[in-house]
Formats: sequence, C-alpha cells, structure tokens
Amino acid sequence: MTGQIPIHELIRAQLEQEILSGERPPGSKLPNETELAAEWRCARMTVGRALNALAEAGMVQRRKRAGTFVARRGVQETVLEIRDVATEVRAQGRDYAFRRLARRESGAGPEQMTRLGVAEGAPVLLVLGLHLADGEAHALEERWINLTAAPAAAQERFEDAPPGAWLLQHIPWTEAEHEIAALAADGQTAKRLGVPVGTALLALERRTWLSGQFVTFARFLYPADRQRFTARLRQPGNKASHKGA
Amino acid sequence: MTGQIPIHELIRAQLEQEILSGERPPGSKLPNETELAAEWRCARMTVGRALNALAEAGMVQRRKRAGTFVARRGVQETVLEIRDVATEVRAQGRDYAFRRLARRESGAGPEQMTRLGVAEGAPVLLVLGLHLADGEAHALEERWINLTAAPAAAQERFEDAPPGAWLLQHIPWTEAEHEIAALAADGQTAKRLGVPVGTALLALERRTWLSGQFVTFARFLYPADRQRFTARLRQPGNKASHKGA
DNA sequence: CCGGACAATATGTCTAGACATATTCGGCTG
DNA sequence: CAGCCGAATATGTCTAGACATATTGTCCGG
Repeated sequence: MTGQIPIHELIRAQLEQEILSGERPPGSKLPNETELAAEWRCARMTVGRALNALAEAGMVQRRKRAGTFVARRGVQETVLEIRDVATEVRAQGRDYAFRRLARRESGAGPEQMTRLGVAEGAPVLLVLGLHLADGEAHALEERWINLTAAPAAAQERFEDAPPGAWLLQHIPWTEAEHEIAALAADGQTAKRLGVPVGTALLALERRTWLSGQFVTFARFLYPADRQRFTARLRQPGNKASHKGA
Repeated sequence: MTGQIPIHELIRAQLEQEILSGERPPGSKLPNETELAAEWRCARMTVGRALNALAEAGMVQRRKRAGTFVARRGVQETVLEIRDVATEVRAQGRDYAFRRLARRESGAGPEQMTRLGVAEGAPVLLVLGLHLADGEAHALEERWINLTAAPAAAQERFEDAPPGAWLLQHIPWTEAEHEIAALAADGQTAKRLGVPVGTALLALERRTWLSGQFVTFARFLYPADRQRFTARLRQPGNKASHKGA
C-alpha cells in the first residue's frame, strides 16, 4: 500500500522541490514535525528522518525550540574525484606503465622539514617517476615518504610500480589534503616530460597523514593538455544515490 | 544516565575505530543488527541508525540477507570548496573590485552551441571582466549567460559587480559542474592580465543548469602564482561536523 | 529599561514491537 | 550437473509512544 519508495523519501523530495522552486524561500520556517506528521498521516519519527536528511544535505537548518528553517545558500562544496594515475590512464583506454627515474633515501633537510612537516634528519625516501600512457610521458611524480611512518617502504624498489599504489595497499591513512595549481615547466621537468620549457603544467599535490603523523607527499605534474580535473556539484539537497563502484 | 552523547553515535564511533585500526579488515562481516543490539542493550533501530551512518560515509556496505561488510577502500572523493572570487580575495585581506571589459548580446553561434549546449541562435549574453585585488589583476572572467533561462540578466550592465554574484542571487540552479585545467596565456589574455605571453594559467570552468536547462558558463583564468585550489579529504568515516559559515 | 528566572515549545533520542523486501542458500527436479 | 524454487535471514521501513534537552519568549522585579 505504501508504494515501493519510502515515505521519508517522499516527504524529503516534496519539501526539497518546494524549497528549490522558491515556494519556501530561504529563511522561512517549515511546519513543525508534529504538523507535518499530521499532514502526511505518518509518525513524527518518519518526518524527522526526512528533515534530518535535508539538514545533512544543508538545505535546511534545525534549531531546538525555534524550528526548522530553509537555509540560505552557503559556501559551495563540490565533490572532486581524484583517481589513481593508472586508473585515469586506463579509463581513457590507453596502456599504462610506470618508470622510476630516481630513488634516494636520506635524512630530511630544511626544505623537507617545512614542506613535509617532519623533524630535521628524519629518514625520508624520495622517489621520482614517470607515468606513461601508450609509452608517452603522461605525468611526472615526485614522491616523498616518511620512513618513520612507513618503514616497510624502505624495502621496496618501486622500479615499475608506482609508490602510490603500494602505499594505498600497505599504509593506512586518516587524513589527506590536496592542492591543485598551475605552473610553468622548468628545464629539467620539461626534459623529463618531453615538452618545451615553459609549458603550462597542472600540478596536483597530495599530503597524507595517519592520525596526525605525516606519511607521504606526492606531486603530480601534468602537461596542460593531458589532464583536467572535473567536479560535479549538486545543489545541496539532491542527494540521490552515490554508491560508487 | 545515557550520557550526553547519543548511543547511535557511540556505536558508530566504536565500529569506526575498529575498522580504522584494522581489527575489522575490509571485506569482513559485522555482527547483524540484532546481535549488536543485544551487545549494546539497545533497540535494533538504534544500531541500524549507526550502521546507516557508516554506510552513508562509505565505511561499510549493507546488503539484505547478506549482512553488513567493511568496505574496501574505494575511489577517493574529496570535498573541494570553491568560493566566489570576491570572497577569496577578501579572505586574503585584500581589496576587491570588478571591472567590466566587454558586454555583448547575440545569438549563439556554432561554438556556443557545443560549449554551452544551447540551440543555434538562442539569445546569449557574454560578459568579459577583470577581478582586481588591491587594484591589480587577479583573475579574468569570461561569462556566458543563457538569456532564455535568465532573461532578467539582459537588464543588468555588470559594470562594477561581477555577474556571478548577481546570478547567484537571482537565478536558482540545480546542477553545476566544475573543471580545473592549466593553460598558457595567449596574447590578448596576457595583456588583459598584465602577464607575459605564455604564462601558465589556472583555469576554472563552471557550467550551471536549472533542471536540465543550461543557465551559465564561466571561465576564470588565474595567473599561476595567484591562485590554487585546496581540497581537504577525510578517510570516509570521520564525518564530524560540517556546518559551514 | 534591563536582566534574570521560568515555562512553553520544537527538536533529539530511544524503545519494542511489526511487516516488507531483497538476497542468498540449499534442496529438489529434470 | 544445471537450473529452478522455496525458505531462511538480514536489512529497510514504520508506528505510537516516551523522556531528554536546548532555546526562546515572557514575565517580573530591581
């Protein structure tokens, strides 16, 4: 009798549309749970569930005693999907390969101290490698690994498998941060990527921590025409399904 | 007696830690709701709520009849906060200003047809403007507006207020898409931004729709050293609060 | 006129049941 | 042995109530 789509979902969708259509303008107060429950002839908890979903999605704001209000449009948040370089390349139907250019273990110098946030002299591993698509340079990777946090990495050679994949498999992490920027290729970088000096590059930097301890820093450099990042953004509220494969 | 933090939250946190610590490895099966409810001496619904929260966060996967399983680490999703240029500049403690460079109404040509997804000849408005920080060029904006979706925009001059802010106030949207790329400045662009030709630029493109109908396209060009995008990423599970101001 | 105490109110959480539904497992049959 | 079918199982949803808790509006006194 209820139909196959749940009541709390119906309520949510209905209110969502009323909000998006402007029928319920930002700042306006929604009926309280008891009233809505009476309207929909369902339990208060069912209404509460719908309203909580809207609140989680940022469409409404709930305050005890005060009520539930349509939220004012806030800061935009987008979901950016950042995939493995290998995955990215293969998704384009091209052949993927990795070639290590350099590998060096050392104690952290002053530059690493600030960039990586490790103590001076802490053992770090630097791996420089090239990601190839169909045999051509696709991206240059500069990878720093904190050997204190990931001692097992010292045993790895990373000759034809990128360190990123290995780390993902072996070292857990709890926090990460990404930065995207553009820069011009310097001499050495240009040579390695096989592009003219000064070419615009897209840089993706990633820092990863395990409960506060720095694990790894990676910088990927893509020639401008070989990579872009796309982010799909939905008006807060259109939750829909997001079960990723 | 219950303490001030809710039971479903306690259960969620406990399971989350067991998963993060590796005590419950990816692929392993969690006890079913009834068992967990008995363990915690609470109602099944309370356990269900905790498990649903974990599922929403992507830490576990739930299948009827089969049970609840610890998820394998999937595609990484990051939350990228894309703010208004004005907000961005002011956040750096600098003065913000906008200067319109050009404004042109016309029918969509073939290029706009593909790039904007509108019919040929549809009325569109192009606004070209410069975002200034402390009087210096900070970003160049190229803005296309579909006048069919936003007819009121035809009345606006956009002389010293950017179209983005106006659109946000006046035209609702339901879907948006972002793309980030790097490119080299061509002659005209370089001149407008006051940088040498060939300078690496960070490009942010945004397309916005209102229930399927194209509303606006914007392309922001930032000289490489003036802008970067940062995205903080959390291991699925650490939900915490995300009430943005 | 201002500030504090108090009561009213709306949400937050929880329970103990019930029925619905998808999926898997196992056994039966051809 | 393959394929189908039914039963068992775990989750999904819902109800009608209860008590907790935060916040707000009001009233009253200084």
